[in-house]
Amino acid sequence: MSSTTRGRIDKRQAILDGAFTVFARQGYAQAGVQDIALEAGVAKPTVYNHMTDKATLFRHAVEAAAMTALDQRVAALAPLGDPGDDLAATLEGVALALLRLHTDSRYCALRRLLYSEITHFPDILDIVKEYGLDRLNHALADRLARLALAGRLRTTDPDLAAEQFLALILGPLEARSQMGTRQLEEAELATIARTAVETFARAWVVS
Amino acid sequence: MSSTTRGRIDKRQAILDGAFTVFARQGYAQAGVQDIALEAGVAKPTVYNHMTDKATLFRHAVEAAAMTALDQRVAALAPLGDPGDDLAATLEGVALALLRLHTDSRYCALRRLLYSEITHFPDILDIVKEYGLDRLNHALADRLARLALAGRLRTTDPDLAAEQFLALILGPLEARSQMGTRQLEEAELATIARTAVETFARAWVVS
Amino acid sequence: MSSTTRGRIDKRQAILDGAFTVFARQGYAQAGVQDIALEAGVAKPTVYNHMTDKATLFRHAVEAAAMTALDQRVAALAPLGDPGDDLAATLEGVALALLRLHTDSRYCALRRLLYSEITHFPDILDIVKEYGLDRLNHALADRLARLALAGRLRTTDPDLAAEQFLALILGPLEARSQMGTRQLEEAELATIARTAVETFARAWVVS
Amino acid sequence: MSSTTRGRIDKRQAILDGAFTVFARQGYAQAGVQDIALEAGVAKPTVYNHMTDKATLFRHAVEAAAMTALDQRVAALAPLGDPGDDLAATLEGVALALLRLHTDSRYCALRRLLYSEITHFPDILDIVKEYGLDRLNHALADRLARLALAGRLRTTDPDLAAEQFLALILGPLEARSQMGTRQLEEAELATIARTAVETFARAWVVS
DNA sequence: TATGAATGAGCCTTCATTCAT
DNA sequence: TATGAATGAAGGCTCATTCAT
Repeated sequence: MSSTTRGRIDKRQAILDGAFTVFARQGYAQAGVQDIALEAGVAKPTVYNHMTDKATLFRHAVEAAAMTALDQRVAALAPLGDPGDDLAATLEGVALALLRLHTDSRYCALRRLLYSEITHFPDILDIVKEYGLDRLNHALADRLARLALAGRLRTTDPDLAAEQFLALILGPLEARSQMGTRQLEEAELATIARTAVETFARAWVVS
Repeated sequence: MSSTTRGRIDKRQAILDGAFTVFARQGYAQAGVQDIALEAGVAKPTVYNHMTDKATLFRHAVEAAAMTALDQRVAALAPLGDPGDDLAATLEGVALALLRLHTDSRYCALRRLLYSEITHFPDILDIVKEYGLDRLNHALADRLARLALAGRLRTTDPDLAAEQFLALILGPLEARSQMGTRQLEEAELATIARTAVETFARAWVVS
Repeated sequence: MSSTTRGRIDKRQAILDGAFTVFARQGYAQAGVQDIALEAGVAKPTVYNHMTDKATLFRHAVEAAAMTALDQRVAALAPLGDPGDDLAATLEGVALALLRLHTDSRYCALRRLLYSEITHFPDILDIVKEYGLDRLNHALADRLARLALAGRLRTTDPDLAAEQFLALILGPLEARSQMGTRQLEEAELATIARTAVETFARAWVVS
Repeated sequence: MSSTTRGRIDKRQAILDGAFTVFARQGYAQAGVQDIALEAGVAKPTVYNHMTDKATLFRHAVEAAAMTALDQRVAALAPLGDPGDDLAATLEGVALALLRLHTDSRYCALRRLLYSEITHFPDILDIVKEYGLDRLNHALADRLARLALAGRLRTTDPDLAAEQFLALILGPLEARSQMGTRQLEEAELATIARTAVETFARAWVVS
């Protein structure tokens, strides 16, 4: 890979990163391409050399962010592959990991962007379907299905179980963090995780 | 109250309504004051005669919408004041009512607006605190506390119970409605309500 | 007519005039709407309040200029309505008047504009047909036809006669004025008029 | 001449040709150097390696086009060197040849370009003086002078005669072709030639 | 030499806001 | 009070031109 190619790729990445940063900070309409260029350390036309449009730039930036966000969250489910004896504790650990990821400011910004622009960018729905909560739900349901086969969970409906697990941790998070504006303390996150797993366990875990 | 005053008030209301409609449709930045004036059936300067700013207009429009939204949702909790014998059924009814309210397109638009502009309008936080989920949580917790006193629920923590109740119905709603873009069928809402109450009951209802 | 209406009309006229001036000086593409606004003594958005587009502005400005240009030139034909005894002298007078009009710098600019932009603004052709040389030819042919009926000209083809009359005065003008860049002295104009009429007379005038 | 030199010259010619093509199609300002490079089959910086400027490129392209245009038109005068018995017929032939050259689309485009940019490129005047109508007039006047010496034309003023000859053929052409936008049929060109020569003959030819 | 990539400057257009009536 | 008209400021996008290879 020649150094020029590297440079070009680097610049493209810098533009995408800068774009997300600025979009996250200012919203789509309020963000200026000028600002993005500045943030990325390039000149304005360079942005247009890589992306045809402000809209296209937005889509790509958001897609990239959504991708990495999904990857991280799916990775956080790993412990469920080898739960050990204390299933509740494992669930709590996973819940806490997810909570931490969901309080990341970049992720909060991503959610805000998706919410605000989903009406103007219909094709953002594709991104949501591809890298959104649904996908995490699926991955989690897979893990839970295995646990059900292993006799550790009620066997009925892993998709529903996953949905409720996520709802029980993310719902309170949303409410308490004031739509992502307040940073929650680690202790509070732990409380959310614990109470969520408690309720989840009563409904789904085989004791 | 003289007729001119009446007319003035009517006009103010028309402006606020039109503003919310347009903001909901286009977002804060993309909405033009011109559009709002058109929607309200007045001339542009008239808008400025009533509201100093586009920002102020936004705040007032959003606040009004949030107020009525909260009122409706609190009203939906009424059946819990007289639950009858089948508590689960009552909870399910309330859940369903809340789900219906939360699929209303104006309410979805309100949420979108709050999400997108919360970073630019710090004082929107006040609106959220005053008329947001917290308030509904409180109201619901009050009801649950009474049920706990009446021995129908575990007595520990009504706030937590309310939080989880709401999480169990709104979380899945969010996920399945694709951030409010898809309209869910009544049957699916009923399913969400039933499964949510089932899990909630296992954790909190005294059988 | 209220003073405000007057003011609006004045401003519109000022914009059209300014637009033509600037377009004439710089050409369509090189002319900035900014410059036009400055020339008209208004702010840039005011221009857009009156004309939707830079292109529309151009069309209207050009059309107005073409209209007045045609009016002036047709008016210059008036003496042919009452030629008197010395027809050649009358023709020379008309020729000279037309030559003077055609050396007007605004008219030269108009021709330049029409030439340069006719490929980009296909509907400019309509303006040319409506207010261009054809029209002058027609009007002149009418006059010549009457003279023919009166036995002062050969009767064959007034349209052709008009065409050649105009060609004999405008052709040399074009050539000698270096495409309108050089201002010709009155004496030279007179020479052109005289020689043109001489040749024209040999072919068409009944001696 | 080495092959690389050949290639270089070829490339230069390709650039000049492409430039004229694009300038003719889009006008000076609307033509992009990018477009020109594309048309010439080279990369954009290559254009700058051969020509310092867009302006310089324009001047050279226009000059080349004007040169070949003048050559063709002067060549069309050749029959006047040996007019034969029927001078009128010879004149008509020359007139027709000139008319055909003047309806060529590249030549029309050249005229359009000269007209539009003559105000912005003062040195284009030099091109006009060097290769423009004046030169054709001169060449034609030379031929006519010889004919005058030979007693076939009135002897007074060959320059004027040439001027009127050209005016009588080019003026009607301009008018009828709607500034070069309409293609005239061969028959109409012949009519123009015939009527022009008729009138010219009455004034200048010794019968 | 020829080119892919980058840039500084500029332009058309829009919008929130204010005057004058 | 309500409105037609005007404006200052800003933003998206393009282009001629130049590096660096």
